[in-house]
Amino acid sequence: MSRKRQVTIVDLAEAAGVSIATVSNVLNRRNVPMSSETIRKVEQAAEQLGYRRNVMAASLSRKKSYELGMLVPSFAGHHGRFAEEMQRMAHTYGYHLSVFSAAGFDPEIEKRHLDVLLQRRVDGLICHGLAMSQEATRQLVGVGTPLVLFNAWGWPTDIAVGAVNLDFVVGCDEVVNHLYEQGCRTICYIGKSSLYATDCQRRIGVQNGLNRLSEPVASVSFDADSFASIEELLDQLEAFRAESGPGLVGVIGFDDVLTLSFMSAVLRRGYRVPEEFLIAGINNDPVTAICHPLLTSLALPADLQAEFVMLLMLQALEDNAALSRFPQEYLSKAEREGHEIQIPLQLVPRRSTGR
Amino acid sequence: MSRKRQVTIVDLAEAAGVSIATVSNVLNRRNVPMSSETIRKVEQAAEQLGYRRNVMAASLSRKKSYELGMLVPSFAGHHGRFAEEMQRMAHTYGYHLSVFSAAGFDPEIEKRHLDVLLQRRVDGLICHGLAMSQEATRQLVGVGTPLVLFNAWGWPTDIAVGAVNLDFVVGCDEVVNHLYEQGCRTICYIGKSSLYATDCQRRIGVQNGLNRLSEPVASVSFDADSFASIEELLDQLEAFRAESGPGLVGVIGFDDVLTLSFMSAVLRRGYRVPEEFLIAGINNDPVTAICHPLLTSLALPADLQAEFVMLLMLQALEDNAALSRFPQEYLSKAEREGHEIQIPLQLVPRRSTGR
DNA sequence: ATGAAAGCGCTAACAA
DNA sequence: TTGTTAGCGCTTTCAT
Repeated sequence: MSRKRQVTIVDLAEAAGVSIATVSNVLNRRNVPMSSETIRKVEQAAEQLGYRRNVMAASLSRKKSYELGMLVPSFAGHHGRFAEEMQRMAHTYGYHLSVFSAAGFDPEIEKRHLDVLLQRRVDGLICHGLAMSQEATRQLVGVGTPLVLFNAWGWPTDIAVGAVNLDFVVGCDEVVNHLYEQGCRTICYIGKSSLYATDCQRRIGVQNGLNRLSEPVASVSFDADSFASIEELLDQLEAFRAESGPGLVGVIGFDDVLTLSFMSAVLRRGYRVPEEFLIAGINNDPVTAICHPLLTSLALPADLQAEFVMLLMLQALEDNAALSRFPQEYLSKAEREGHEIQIPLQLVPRRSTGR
Repeated sequence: MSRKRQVTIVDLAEAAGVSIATVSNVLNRRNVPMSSETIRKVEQAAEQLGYRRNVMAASLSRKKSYELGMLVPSFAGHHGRFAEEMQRMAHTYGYHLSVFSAAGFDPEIEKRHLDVLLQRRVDGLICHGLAMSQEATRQLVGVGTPLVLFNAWGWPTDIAVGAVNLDFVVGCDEVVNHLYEQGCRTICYIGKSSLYATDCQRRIGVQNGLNRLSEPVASVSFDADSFASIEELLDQLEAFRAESGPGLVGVIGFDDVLTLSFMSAVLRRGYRVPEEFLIAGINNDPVTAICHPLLTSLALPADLQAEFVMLLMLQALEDNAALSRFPQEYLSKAEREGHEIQIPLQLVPRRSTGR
């Protein structure tokens, strides 16, 4: 708060020669009748004195803050983009969104941020699948502040009003199919066990994809976290390939960064991409566009996801005014899918998996 | 704000059989004498009823919010890391930091966020070198909320209490020197005119470095933004090289991503790195560690920068309690450098510029 | 069409 | 050691 005394509605009332109630009415454009003369006087006073509403006082009185709080595991990569999208979305529907990074998946920091947000009496909370124990979360959020989750799989529905999840299952399924269609008869998934929940989704998708293939293929999966270097992982893949016979090898990596480092290793070892190895990542990170060959990837539509998170939140907030501005198609999709909404991913084929 | 009525200190007072003033005293651990019995009763009541302080009410009454606001051009890359560091720093010194992305350098969004933050009566503002006009900024911030800038060069001192800038000038100077020592006799800088202010700093640094070399070298600079593709830029560089004679070519790119795409182009054209081209980026982005060859880069110490931003802020806030916890060395550096503090960058030599 | 007044939940003198 | 009370700046009901 600034040292200098701030201008209040009392000052405006004085300057305009009206009561504070009138000032409040004018400033909030409430639908009570008032003379245009009064409106002019008040607005002029506000302009001249440089009035700026104190939202703390307003929220306190109104018992609604029009502020939302959000927790992401980090500002890097997709989460950062998603957070930006959410801020834009929130603004569009009359809210303001404060974002906090839980610095990795640290439950301590997570708890602290949640606590502070609740102390600030945010109207709603938006969280990634939390690192905290469910018990702690339930207790923390139990007061009645609506919680919308994103990328949270298998969370009890009593704790959150809903979840909006990227559909890695269908996405990875499609990637497998794409690799198959490009001729791969050996398919490999490189996962990351340290990011368990999201890694699981990918694995399921890959498995589904493999099951649905018209002709069976050889398949393996590795956990990048259990190798000291990407080279060692490649050794293993080479060994597997030696057994399973020749033919094109298709590889799906946990995310674009991991995949890129794998692709570098492959190229360094003299293989050609996509003539021998076909490689696809996930995230559609900017790096996919600057590497060589350009990397096929799965795009995560942050804007769509943000849209549905906002939708669920407004429903929980019973903000019908805002809700009425949502396109009908979104409302029906939400209606159809219930408390867990799937956001379809988009395959972006590039040079690394052929043409 | 949640539907259900929240627990207030009135409830606690009732439950513990004391006055609200006493409750307030206990909860804020003020240094007024009180019986341990009272303390116990109040704390127990708070625990049982699940009390959570309403910081809006507290801030309103106290006329200080212990909240800081921050504006970054984006959550991606260095700014995201810096924002995380700032959130940690703020917490360490008893504040809470809300970060907003101005989505590129959009002055409109920037103004909106600033406005909201001021309406929230944040105690202080932390901003990147702003996109808004100085006039608009002056008017907006003129109310008395301290503003600390980061990566802002040449801003009038009446508007902000200070600036904490990454020292690209000295950093690029060092990179030039490094390339020279590794044997380069042709040196090229690839800039990005769309990010004018920070591009300028780099150019100055490169020039300084060139001037200080014991033996003159051939040098050029390009603006990546004025080429349709990185290939075309490389054409130009090849042409320049043809004129200036043979020898090792050293290249400094605006940031790691741009530099990486350049390096890919160079390799694709059959040159060897670092045997013919020595290449260095800026940012020490994670990609530097997964590309091939590993990319030399300039690390930007986000933690150090955050430390000094916080220092300047606490000074402006006259928060001597917090200030007293700062290490002496930081205080003296701040004292020495005045209202504009330079954060030294760190050269991280990797394979792309030799061994 | 405008105003008086009672809160919102908490802090900080000051009194007891 | 504890309690009373007057705000903080704004919203909102109810009179006028």
